[in-house]
Amino acid sequence: MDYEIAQHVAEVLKAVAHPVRLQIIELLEQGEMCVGDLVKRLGVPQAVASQQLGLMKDKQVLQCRRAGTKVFYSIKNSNVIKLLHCVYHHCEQDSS
Amino acid sequence: MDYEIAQHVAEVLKAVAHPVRLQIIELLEQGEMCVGDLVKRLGVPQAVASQQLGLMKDKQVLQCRRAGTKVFYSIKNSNVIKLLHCVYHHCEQDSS
DNA sequence: GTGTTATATACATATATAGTTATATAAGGA
DNA sequence: TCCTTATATAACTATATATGTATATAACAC
Repeated sequence: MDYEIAQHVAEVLKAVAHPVRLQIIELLEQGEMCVGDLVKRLGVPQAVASQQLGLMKDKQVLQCRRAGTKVFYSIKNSNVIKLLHCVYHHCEQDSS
Repeated sequence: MDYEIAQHVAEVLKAVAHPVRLQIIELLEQGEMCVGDLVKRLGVPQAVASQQLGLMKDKQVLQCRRAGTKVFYSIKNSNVIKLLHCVYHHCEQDSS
């Protein structure tokens, strides 16, 4: 793996390596959800949710569509789900 | 997934989300390697390699043993390998 | 002990990320 | 138009991470 590829991989990992972002992805696994509902489920300030959603959208992890005043986010790159399932597995066996 | 678990998962992901660290893990997939050899293969300053190795050791990703003046590092948590294979797969299909 | 090789750490600086508060924008209804 | 709801952005502070240079430590040979 050359350095440039490693950089790209690192970007993908960093895009999800944050507790709120992980929780967002888990919620969106079940399908799209609007920002307001995500905020309620996450229990974080609206600005925090919006910032993290925007970040993951920029990095092509999520996509969104507007419906009236609401914006619905969903997972764009479904491989992140597979990736996270691997991580969950990793953590189950990891008592550290 | 509650916040504390998400924090732990995020820690694991952050531990590998760095180009040099990813390259180190890939090299160590084939077995243990001493710092000097890693430095040669990576083409980074010795201090950089040592810092990244120490970081991953602290986070339980790697382990090391000393043999004389050399220190051999190896992968402690083999799940990171599975994890990275998922990421590689993710990136192959991801043209972003 | 000294010298040499191998590795780790300290320190400084630059950059990135996180979190808070306030404000701006976008869309729809009265 | 004005008001309300929903979401995004800006500005700021705090903290974390990254990188380079220099130095310290550890183990061994002599």
